[in-house]
Amino acid sequence: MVKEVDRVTDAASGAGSERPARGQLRSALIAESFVLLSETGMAGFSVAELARRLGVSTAAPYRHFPHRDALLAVVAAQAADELTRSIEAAAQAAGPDPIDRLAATAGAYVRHVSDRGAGFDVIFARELRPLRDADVARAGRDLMALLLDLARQAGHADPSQALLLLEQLFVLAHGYVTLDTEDFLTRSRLSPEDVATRATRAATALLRGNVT
Amino acid sequence: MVKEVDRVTDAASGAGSERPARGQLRSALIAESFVLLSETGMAGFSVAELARRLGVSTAAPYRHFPHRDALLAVVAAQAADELTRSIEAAAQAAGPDPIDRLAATAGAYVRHVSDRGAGFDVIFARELRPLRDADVARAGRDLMALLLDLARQAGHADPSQALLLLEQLFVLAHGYVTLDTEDFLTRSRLSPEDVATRATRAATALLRGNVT
DNA sequence: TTATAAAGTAAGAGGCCTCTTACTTATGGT
DNA sequence: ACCATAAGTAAGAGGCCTCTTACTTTATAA
Repeated sequence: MVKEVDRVTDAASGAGSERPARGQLRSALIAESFVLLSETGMAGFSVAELARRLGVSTAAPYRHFPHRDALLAVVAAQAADELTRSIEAAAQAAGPDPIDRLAATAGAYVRHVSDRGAGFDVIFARELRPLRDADVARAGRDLMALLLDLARQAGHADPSQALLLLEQLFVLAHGYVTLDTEDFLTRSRLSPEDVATRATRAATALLRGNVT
Repeated sequence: MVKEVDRVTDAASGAGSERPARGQLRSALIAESFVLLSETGMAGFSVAELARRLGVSTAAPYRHFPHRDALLAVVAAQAADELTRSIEAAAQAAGPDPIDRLAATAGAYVRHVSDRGAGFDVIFARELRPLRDADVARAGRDLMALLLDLARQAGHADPSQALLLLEQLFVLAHGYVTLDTEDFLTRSRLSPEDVATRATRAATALLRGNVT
């Protein structure tokens, strides 16, 4: 009979996989992409699976994105932006010691990616390279400027040396994320907070070792 | 008549290695797996592609392995064994300083995986867990004993602390490998030697920072 | 109220994969 | 020389994927 009652008219209901209201599929796809990525990584990402989780047909996503990679590119741009903000905030929140600040940026990277599922692997994925737009590039430049400045404050005035330091730092951070999502660090995945803590500690050691 | 000439030409024009002599397919599959893994990583690994490269039908591999994962499991066991040997040799070859020796083990991991394509991701792949045999377990135990001993010599007597140190070290090493194979460190992949050098330098810094 | 455009669906083509079945071919022991 | 057997092949079932086409539903503005 009357079933208009179950029209919830939700604006931004829980990030869960409830079927989005008509017209809200585009943003729901992006949101669910983060969930799927955090569960399976890039390997398990598929538009069909996304559609299934949102309770729409597998053709529906193609009303909003011309192809799979176009969706992933939007996700990558948003991930780059989020990450930049998280890292900036962490640098601000950390104490004044430049080493602490840099270590906090690595920890923030790990915490954020562990939580959201999209890190360097998505942002710089090979197949997305042709689609990479100004958003990602700008977020990348902003982030790099911030990090180089922090490295300079930590005593690495030479930019090429600073770049190597940052490389070490984010290789370490990325390593923590990937090995954690593959259950290599422990029997099951650590919480984002726990893996971030380990990464921050390691980053601090790495930075101290470099200063000498 | 002309047939034999055709066959030779066809085999030689195959995109991959030379077609193995009859009866040599099993070992050829294993060898080619390392090549394929080093080119594409686990994501691009497929039995069909292997068969194509070796110029045999896609059914042929199933004469030698009951299923894809059984082949991968053999590759993983061999990779674990090779890696253990490489790392042991590097520890021997390095100078007497325990920090140098530990850093050399991380560098050896990176060099070897960068060259051969099979590292922790293959050895500890989730889907291979049910098939993991005694070989991998033994190689893993031997390696861990060696590393713990090196860590003890480097001043980390407490085994649980030593484990954390080793975790940091191999997370860093694994990070270098994965980010290099995804062309993140530079525009194109570094040579195994170059990426190993960078990793060794980073490992040394990490270890120095921990000792303090 | 109704026309229109946007949003979603059903069905399917075509790709690549794993693995099976039934067949053919080559080799080595007798 | 023969033939049992191991090794390889052709063909295809069945799965999951991306993306297309033609259709239906729904919201909204005239």
